[in-house]
Amino acid sequence: MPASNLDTTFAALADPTRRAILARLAQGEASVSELAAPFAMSLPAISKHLRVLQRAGLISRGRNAQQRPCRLEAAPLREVAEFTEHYRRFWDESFDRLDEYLRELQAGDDKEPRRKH
Amino acid sequence: MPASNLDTTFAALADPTRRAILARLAQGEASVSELAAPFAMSLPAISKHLRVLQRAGLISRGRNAQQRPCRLEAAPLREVAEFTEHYRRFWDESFDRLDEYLRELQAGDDKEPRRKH
DNA sequence: CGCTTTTTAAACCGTTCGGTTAAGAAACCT
DNA sequence: AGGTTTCTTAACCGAACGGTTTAAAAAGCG
Repeated sequence: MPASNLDTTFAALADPTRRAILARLAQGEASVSELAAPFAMSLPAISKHLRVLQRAGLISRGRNAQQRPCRLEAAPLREVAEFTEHYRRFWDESFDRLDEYLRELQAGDDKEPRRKH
Repeated sequence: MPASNLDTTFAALADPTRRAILARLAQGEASVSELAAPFAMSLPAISKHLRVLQRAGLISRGRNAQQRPCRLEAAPLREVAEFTEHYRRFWDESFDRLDEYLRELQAGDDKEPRRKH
């Protein structure tokens, strides 16, 4: 069963190292060694993470002498955003319920008590 | 090291069966058997998927006689949406690279037929 | 050409994942 | 009580994951 693009995108995003790499790339291109520097793991491990990100379409790679600079490609994240949008009304709803609950809790000791309705 | 919220949320969303379950729950509560009906897999497999979704905070469960009805809990999806928002400017900026990505996607879909969406 | 730098490939290892089957619980119904 | 329905647990299996170490490839430089 071939993985859909959302499958591979979500799977790629499920690792904190890979999300940190994306966050770093949001500030500009970087080489593999630059990307690896903040992490306490071997270079091959980072190389594997980069391959996962690339196969998910989240980064692209160039050539600059021995370096293989990485660049952020955000298109799959747009699909993720569209996925979550389908559920927005549900967390809006629960926020409303939470908001109402918190207002009830604070109704007693609030300086400006807000009555419901 | 405990997995962060985003870790478990993204990991839960990386499976198409689990995303389909969430889509179903967006239309209202459902029992385990009802959720299992569309899938060609055993009930224990669905039960495991539900446990993954629950541990990710994406569903909650109640009791109704023998049934354990599932309900969508969208709060983690809000965190996912916030995550992607940090990258919105990158897909807003470059439509040319989006085109390139989509063309790559099309090219790679020879043996994996494009799923819905 | 050798030598260094940067990155990847290969092989391996333990854990997790996604599924199965078979058995156990828990609540309902006569 | 016994039986049925609904769901979960337990044990197992193969494949994928995330890391390691070692070795090799590719490009620049003396």
